[in-house]
Amino acid sequence: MELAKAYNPKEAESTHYQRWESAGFFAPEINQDPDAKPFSIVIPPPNVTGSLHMGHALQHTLMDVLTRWKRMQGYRALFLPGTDHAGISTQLMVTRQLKKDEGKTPQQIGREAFTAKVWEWKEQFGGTITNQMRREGLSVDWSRERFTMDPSLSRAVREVFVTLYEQGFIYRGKRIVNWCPNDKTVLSDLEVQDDKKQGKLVYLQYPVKDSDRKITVATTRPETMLGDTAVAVNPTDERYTDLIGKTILLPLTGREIPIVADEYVDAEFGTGAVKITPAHDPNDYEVGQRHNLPQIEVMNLDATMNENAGTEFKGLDRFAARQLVIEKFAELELLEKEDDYEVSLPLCERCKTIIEPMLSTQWFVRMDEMRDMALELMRAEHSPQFVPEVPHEKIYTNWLENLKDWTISRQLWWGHQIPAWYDSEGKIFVARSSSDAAELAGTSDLVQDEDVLDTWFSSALWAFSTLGWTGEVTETEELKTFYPTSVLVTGRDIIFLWVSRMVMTGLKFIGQRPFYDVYVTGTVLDKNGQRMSKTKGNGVDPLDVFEKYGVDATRMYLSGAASGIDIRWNDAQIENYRNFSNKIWNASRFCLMNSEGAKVDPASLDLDESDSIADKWIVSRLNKTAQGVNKALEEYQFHTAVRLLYHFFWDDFCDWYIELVKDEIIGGRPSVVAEGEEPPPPAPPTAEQAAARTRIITVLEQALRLLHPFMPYLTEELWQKLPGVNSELHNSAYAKADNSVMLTDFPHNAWTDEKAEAEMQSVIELISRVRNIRSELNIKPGERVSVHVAADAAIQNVFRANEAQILKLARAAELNLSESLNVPKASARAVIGGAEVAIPLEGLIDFEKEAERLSKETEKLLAEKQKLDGQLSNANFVDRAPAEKVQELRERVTDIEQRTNSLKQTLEALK
RNA sequence: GCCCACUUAGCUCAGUGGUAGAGCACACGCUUCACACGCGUGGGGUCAGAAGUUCAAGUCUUCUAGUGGGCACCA
Repeated sequence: MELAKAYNPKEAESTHYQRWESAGFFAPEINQDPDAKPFSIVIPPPNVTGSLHMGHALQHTLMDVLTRWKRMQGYRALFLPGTDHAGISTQLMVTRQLKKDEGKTPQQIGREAFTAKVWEWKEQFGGTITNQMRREGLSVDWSRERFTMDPSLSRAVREVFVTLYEQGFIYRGKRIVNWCPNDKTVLSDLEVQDDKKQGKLVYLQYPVKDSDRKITVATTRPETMLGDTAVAVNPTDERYTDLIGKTILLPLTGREIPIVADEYVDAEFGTGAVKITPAHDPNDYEVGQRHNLPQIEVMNLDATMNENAGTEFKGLDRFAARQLVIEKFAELELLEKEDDYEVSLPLCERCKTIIEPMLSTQWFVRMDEMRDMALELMRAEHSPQFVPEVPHEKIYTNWLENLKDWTISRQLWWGHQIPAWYDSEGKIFVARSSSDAAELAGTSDLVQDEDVLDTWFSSALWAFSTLGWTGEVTETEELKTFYPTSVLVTGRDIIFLWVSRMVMTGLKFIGQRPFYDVYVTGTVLDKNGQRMSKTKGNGVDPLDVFEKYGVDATRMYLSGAASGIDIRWNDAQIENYRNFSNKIWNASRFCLMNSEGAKVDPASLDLDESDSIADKWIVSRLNKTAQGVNKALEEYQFHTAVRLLYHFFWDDFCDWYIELVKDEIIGGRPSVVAEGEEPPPPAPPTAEQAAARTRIITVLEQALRLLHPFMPYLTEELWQKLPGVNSELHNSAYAKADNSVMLTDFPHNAWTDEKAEAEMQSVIELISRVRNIRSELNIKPGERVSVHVAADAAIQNVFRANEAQILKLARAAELNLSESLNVPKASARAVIGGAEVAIPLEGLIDFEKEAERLSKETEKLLAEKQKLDGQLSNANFVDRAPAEKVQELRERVTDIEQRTNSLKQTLEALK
């Protein structure tokens, strides 16, 4: 069989996925072992109308690597896909489109028509992200795909809401909330981001009633003074003690407000006097509560001023009002000064509008009980296990400890409408359905709450709502098998928004944690270390990368970079894995070109003493690699697994094993024929040759299995081409399934051979030394040298057994093995572990160069010896270090002495 | 303000108290019949700085500097 000369990822990427999916390989049901242990991952559901970014690609790759690996180990593996309705962002997107297409606002077409439009939009574009997930090669079970607004998931949402309400954890109340005047909805604290900006600190003077005195307050939001209902000072602040209890004549409003004393005020900051606006500032709200101050709302929901602000201000935007307040104070000569000041502004995470703190009636969840459950789980069982543990466990714990109530209502139309109904008197009935509510109320003359729930409310239930839990149905086979899930893979930005809330709802409603481990990925940054973002336009589109380098190379790169810290984008590195893909392809191509008489046969790797050193060596290396990969993946050390695979395949298998056995494998094939001449047919392979071909192709097959979780397409493409592959190579759980590398048994053989590895190391070292001498002394590639080696009998035997390979790879004409060297003076020399090497050079090189080379090497060795001598002459070291360590150093010194002596002799001889 | 992480070759990064590593880049050589997306060889390090613990520190502790992140405050 002849393969193309270079790997073309597109071919493989266009065929295998469909077959895997339609053959049912992704569904846990493919596993026929009734005792199989479960392994499950639920995907962090991406926005249904979103598209794939590099952060997804990273997380998805890692989840798929784990799933494919566990599946091959015989676990009943489930990787559950789905999408999130993403309330605000989806509604914004459709609103924008509606404006563009029809020039209308959602309000103009009404709630029903609008939500219908969003569903339409979802049907139209919801496939984008899932198609991209297919392209990534994700082995997710599409038959279990979920959407957060599926009927059963919506039932789960209502059930949780009603239960929490009935138990008193959900309540409705008027509080200061984060209000986005642009999106016209409330936001939770987590959806607000801080931004530092250069602004002004404005000092306003308030006259004290029945006095000449004025009290100066500083503010960054002067317009809120229209809603001031007090001025507060610190009770211990002597500057103001006599004013406490007095009254302020609030300019521009004609209102009289008290001066109150409150610990909240920091006497050191500003003027030590603070204007108090309970309706428009969270801290002032608290102060207001303590002093029974009235709450005067001076703004509308769009952040324009309302009638309470006075006729001059009514209708003005908050920033225009701010300017006008300043002007008016200046006119009244009550404007003391304006200082430049760095203000931190709360911004809406979505639209970047400045958040206005407002008094508003909303729904809240009291988190105390659920928080304590989550903290107790961490305290008692150290769960979930964060990877990396530092710093995430501490951040998670601290956040929980300081958790406040969660604002869950949103003034949107897209989402789960709050299951609360009001009668004509405004009485609230919370129920699972409108008919239940009607029954509760004794009337069907009810109006449902207009608001919907925070998107993260339904996401919080994802780990069990996707497995069939609805509240009515609380025990399903799916839940029993796959809950708790094995691991959650996600980014650090949603540890609070999502991870913690899943833990809390899971404990509360299922009585068990939702997952054992949480693997937190780093952030993918651009090549300058900047966060990738749409607005900056510095994002790298995964699809472009797939197109350019292939999906497998990208997956390999992302896995290889995943050590828990941020990943700075590096094209050169992906190119490297593209090259690696090609290397795998070509190594396979070589094996297949010489596969006549061979077939994949795991028994061919059961070796004994009689087998060659090279064979024992490569199988030992293979098994160690498999063990290392398994261990690395157990510990989520993806980059370690990648490194092991890369070096095993490229260095051990390609650079050495293929080269060592090449002649044996190829033998019998006609050598190059003159142009125009017909090549004679190849001779049929001998039994030994067929065995060698079987062995190399079996090692290759094992390597493809190890690589499969990372490089699914390439490995399947090649595996299918190997002679003799069949379902007998599958893990026994998949014995009856159609052939696929993704169902083979993941290698885990324990057999190793340290002796063979050491012997092979000697051969490699000998060849490398000879090559080094050739290269340093500019010996032409065509020159065949004689290699003389002095060594003990055991090493001689090793070299003798590999003579043909040594001659070929060192480009030598002859190999002379003896107890001691007997070579012309004009020879290049080197010392390797346990052996001396010499190459007679008469007529090949100039001696000056060789002298230089030898001096350089001697210097290197002497520098090392000096260090070692220093250590060994330290009595403390000899006394206290482990005896074997001391012995090791002594041996090393002896070795260096031998080498330097030998090199000195050679140098002398050259003179 | 509090807490955390990071700082290793020109670049991007691994590194488990015991001889400092990879890929790329660089230099030299190679149409060696799987692969130039390749093969061979080589140069390149005060492991941010300082102090400490230890027989021994890139690795553990403390401090300093720089970079990044989280939390709080922000009248």
